Amino acid sequence: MSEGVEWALHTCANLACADPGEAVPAKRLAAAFALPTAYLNKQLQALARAGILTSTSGPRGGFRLARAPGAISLLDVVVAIEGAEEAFRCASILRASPWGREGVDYRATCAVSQAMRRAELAWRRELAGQTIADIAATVENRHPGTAERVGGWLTEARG
Amino acid sequence: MSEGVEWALHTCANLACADPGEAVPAKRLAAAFALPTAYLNKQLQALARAGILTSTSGPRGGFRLARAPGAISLLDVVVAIEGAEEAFRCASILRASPWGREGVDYRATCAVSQAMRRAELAWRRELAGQTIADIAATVENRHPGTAERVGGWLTEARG
DNA sequence: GCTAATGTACTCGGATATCGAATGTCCGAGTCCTTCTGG
DNA sequence: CCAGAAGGACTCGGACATTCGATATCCGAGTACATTAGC
Repeated sequence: MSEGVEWALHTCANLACADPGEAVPAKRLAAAFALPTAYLNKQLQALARAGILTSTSGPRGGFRLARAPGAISLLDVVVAIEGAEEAFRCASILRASPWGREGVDYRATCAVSQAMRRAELAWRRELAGQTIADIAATVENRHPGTAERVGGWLTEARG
Repeated sequence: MSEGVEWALHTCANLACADPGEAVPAKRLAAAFALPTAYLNKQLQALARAGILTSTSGPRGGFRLARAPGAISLLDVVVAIEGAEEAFRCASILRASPWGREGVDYRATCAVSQAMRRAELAWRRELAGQTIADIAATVENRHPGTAERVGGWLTEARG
């Protein structure tokens, strides 16, 4: 799995702590984890295209969450970065077998494909059940005051 | 996910239909799905290293299942090909943050890492619950006689 | 003093290199069968 | 006719190219603010 997924999840969690009225530049978001700014920017663009973030150009511009943290599931973020197609993609190799038929959609009927799809659905269901708000709540519960501190750090040192 | 996983799963399912006393060469296994022989051989070697298959050199040599199909889970096959490390690997980027501590194992405590790990465990649990025998049984149930036919095809045209 | 236009700095956005891993291919090591020769 | 040895063919096993996507970087487009000139 792409490393950008981890960056995106942590960055979204950070943005959940920031003031919704203030946009945070990619430069600042990258500095939070000592990440390369330009590449993180690329991931943020993907999140923006997916409708998870909104972007603003110019001075006092940057990124902010497009909707409430509780309405952003981990699956949303993963799909935005990794793409919608499932990890195991059936190539229908059964069709090339001597006992394979032509007019059959092996992607749907092949037993192997079905088993893998079932596993992947379990994975997606687990991810869809967790939101950015849940992550933030867990952290806040373990280390009270973190959200306040992070939110302040993200918007400090602003012209 | 690597395409070799699909090849490995289908090939194991085929071997489950073959006579356990007869080894099937990689060439024949590849011909079953019109796959490149040399590359499939590479995957079969990985399965042999993982203890899923046993290999025999020389004439009348080839591969066969190392244990009963019911004792080979889909997870075993996937791990043999893809490797044991999980798809989402926490890089502990929290350590680089201004509020990060040095002596903390973020791979275990980070909320993001935990959430992703939980999803991946669900995926693995689903894969571990299905065996090659289950796949073979499903196919045989839908298309009776397939196992017999496949098994015969694999060992026919043998000196 | 107020307004409007202009310049400037800051930010996103996409186009452009670089690197590693998956993909694909090849030849050598080992083994078993067959065959031939000698008794 | 039988036994043993040598040859050959078949198969796995790992070493060697190639292609594709993830990684990393840079420069241009657009915007808001500050400044300045004019009324």
